[in-house]
Amino acid sequence: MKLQFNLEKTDSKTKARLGTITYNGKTYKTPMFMPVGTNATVKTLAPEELKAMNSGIILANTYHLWLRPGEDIVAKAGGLHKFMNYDGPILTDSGGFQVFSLANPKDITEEGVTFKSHLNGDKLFLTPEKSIAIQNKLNSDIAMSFDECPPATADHEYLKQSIERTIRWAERGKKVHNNPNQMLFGIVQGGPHYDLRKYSAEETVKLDFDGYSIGGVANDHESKEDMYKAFSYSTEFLPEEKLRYAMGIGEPIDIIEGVIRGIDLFDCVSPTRLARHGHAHTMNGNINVKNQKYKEMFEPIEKDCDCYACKHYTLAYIRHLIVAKETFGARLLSIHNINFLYRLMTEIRENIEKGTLEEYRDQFKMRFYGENK
RNA sequence: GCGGAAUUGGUGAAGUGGUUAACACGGUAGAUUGUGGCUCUAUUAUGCGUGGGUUCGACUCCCACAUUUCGCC
Repeated sequence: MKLQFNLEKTDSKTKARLGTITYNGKTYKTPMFMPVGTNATVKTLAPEELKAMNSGIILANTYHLWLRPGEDIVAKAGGLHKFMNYDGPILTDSGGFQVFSLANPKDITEEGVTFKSHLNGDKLFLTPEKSIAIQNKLNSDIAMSFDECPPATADHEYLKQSIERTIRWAERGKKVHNNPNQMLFGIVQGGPHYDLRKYSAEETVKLDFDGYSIGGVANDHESKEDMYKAFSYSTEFLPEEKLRYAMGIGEPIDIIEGVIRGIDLFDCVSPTRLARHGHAHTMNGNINVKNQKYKEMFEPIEKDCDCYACKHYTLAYIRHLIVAKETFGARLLSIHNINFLYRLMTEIRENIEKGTLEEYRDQFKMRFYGENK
């Protein structure tokens, strides 16, 4: 049962799109935010808790699952869905990002990448073929091509060579991909450069993937301006009828700006990582729940939020849990933050429907970041 | 009662005459964008038990007192 995407509407004023994903008898709406569950679990949350928030696609990571427990064990379990008890769609990252955060540039060759395991220092070698083979076995619904993920600030010449190699790797991966139920996405790179994004997108599209990712964003202190350029310069050359996915993007304003530039999918560790560090998203900006001023705040994080944490618990209690390093605190904040992004996506979709997305963006910016930001 | 030792921040403590009192934990704030539940950054004692004294200068030396602690009767 391969996931299906249908483009339903394109905004007349912006490049924003409304669409639906059909999967396993259910329909999900795009633009969509996808929480990250690196080790086949969205940290601290049960699948039931995600589903209670009407979750859609969630992520898992090829690199992590390859090292532990190993793709064969997941396959023996009956694939990722059965292994982790999630019957919604699952996307796997190729491991490209992790590998490059652990490898030196000199360890990157045409054949693949040599790097050290973050678990025990073992010398490892990953290739496009290996990444796809692992993802085939994991049996996720959307697999990513194995790409090089250079920083956006890398120089033009390096980026050009890197893109050419990533395209060759995409082709190699596609050649060995053999899971008929699994989509395979190509990845567009090129930093903030128009010519490179155009080249990367056009060459990747020629290989005809099921969808396209925009990579190399939000990874190296790049400016927001450069990030948004990367969005625009990439989507301009991508086919209308296929999904577009901005990898690693999750700051609320970046999601809105991404949608405006024609992106359908976003994933980010931020809601759960921020939660573990005691931060909560609110429509009026992020708050640090650990702050002393919440010590006696016997009110929910957000009064009009319908999440489990806000319906049953107070800031004072959640603050206590976070300060005492109790995992229930991280869990409540994770629920709230993920639900916040789901609420954000709902509002975004409503405003695309109404044709008021840019006004919404301006209002949101004012409310979330304040006038000075 | 006699004798010895000790007393530095919220905590554990370093410092034995010379500018702004080390370090760690904790606290307070901040960072975190295809997740190493990791981590990083800033900040946190106008003062060294109390009161005198010596000295150009004292947490550091001297005296008294207080408190704690150990030993002896």
